[in-house]
Amino acid sequence: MDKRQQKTRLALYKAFEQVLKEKDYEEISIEDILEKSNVSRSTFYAHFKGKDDLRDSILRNIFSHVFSHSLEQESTHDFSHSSVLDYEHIFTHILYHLRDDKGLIRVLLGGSCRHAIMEEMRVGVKPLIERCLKDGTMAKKGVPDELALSLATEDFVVAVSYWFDRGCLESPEIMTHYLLMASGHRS
Amino acid sequence: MDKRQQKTRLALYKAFEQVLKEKDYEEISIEDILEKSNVSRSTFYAHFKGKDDLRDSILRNIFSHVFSHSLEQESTHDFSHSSVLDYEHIFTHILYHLRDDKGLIRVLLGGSCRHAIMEEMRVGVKPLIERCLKDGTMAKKGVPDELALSLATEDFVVAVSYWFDRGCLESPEIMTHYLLMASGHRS
DNA sequence: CTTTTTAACGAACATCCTGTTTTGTATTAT
DNA sequence: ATAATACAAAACAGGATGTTCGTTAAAAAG
Repeated sequence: MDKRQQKTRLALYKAFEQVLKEKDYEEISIEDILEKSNVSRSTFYAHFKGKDDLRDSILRNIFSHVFSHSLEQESTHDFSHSSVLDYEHIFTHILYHLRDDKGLIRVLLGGSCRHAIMEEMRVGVKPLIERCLKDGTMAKKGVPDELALSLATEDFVVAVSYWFDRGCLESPEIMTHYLLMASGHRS
Repeated sequence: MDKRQQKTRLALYKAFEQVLKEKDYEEISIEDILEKSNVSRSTFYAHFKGKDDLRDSILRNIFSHVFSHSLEQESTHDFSHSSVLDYEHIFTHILYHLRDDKGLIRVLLGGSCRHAIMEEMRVGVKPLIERCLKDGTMAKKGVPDELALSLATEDFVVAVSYWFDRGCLESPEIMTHYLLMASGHRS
């Protein structure tokens, strides 16, 4: 890929993140981003469709790291022998990664990007939750499978949200424990 | 209150709901609402701060009926003898009310008002959930109280969302059953 | 019933933001 | 070295927002 493109993309990412610490997402104009990034208007629209597109690109960037890594762990394992411990490690691992991005994620969760970032988390974690439900690591008994999946996925998102809202005080291990408890793990 | 004010408020409500069935919330301009309602621009801003304000006003209107009624039931009961059945009836009752508003709620849940309406539901149902957790009708064991409250509240919202997404096929009674199952009810 | 208060109209207005286009320049890949 | 392409700068049309003001109509107060 052209070096110039990489440069402007990075400049836009960094500028966006920087402005996000000053204003809420809704109040940010494209002008603000152009100023901080020294990218021209026309160039911006050559890269992104608009503000939301830039936001989504950044979100995908964050979570592709986090969740793709967890999927690697999955695929290098033989899941016919999957145990609760495997999932404990995977979830804990994800939480460590999330905590590393603390600054940005926290800002996003606090402002009007909240819904967008939560949705991205849902999409990322859903496949993993689905496995947990299928092999019994998690269980929502007495409800339809699809509802159980939505509920357990939301448990994860709510737990992470709770965690960040109070500054990631608890350890990832504890949060994983909470999560498995909430989602009907029978130990 | 002045009859003229009531008239314009109602006209704006109805126009907004009507336009909402044609366009997604984000795409609606204030112009659209003014046209359908035959209300002048200046009058609109005399009543509401903007589009979001109008939306929130309508949402509060919907849910104040639904949840205030459930609270009446609460207060006319002596809750020192509260039983699971009480809550079952209250939740079922709420779901019946929600289903009656089907058209509008469904539209709102489908478009970009989704987050706003879900938030309004959270606020409305939280006090009730809190009671359920305190007296043992619901239980999320092994997690901090505040997290348990968030989780159980979200269970309700997710369940309702699931319900409406597929056209309210299940009966309110069944949905209440699912809800109590998901939130750790021990029968 | 009359007077006074108040709400609504409608038109104009400044302002801001968006997304597109064009031309010239500089950098990159071949 | 040459051709391709990414960028900057500036201008542009279009649309939406929120405010203001003079006028008219309706409701409340007496």
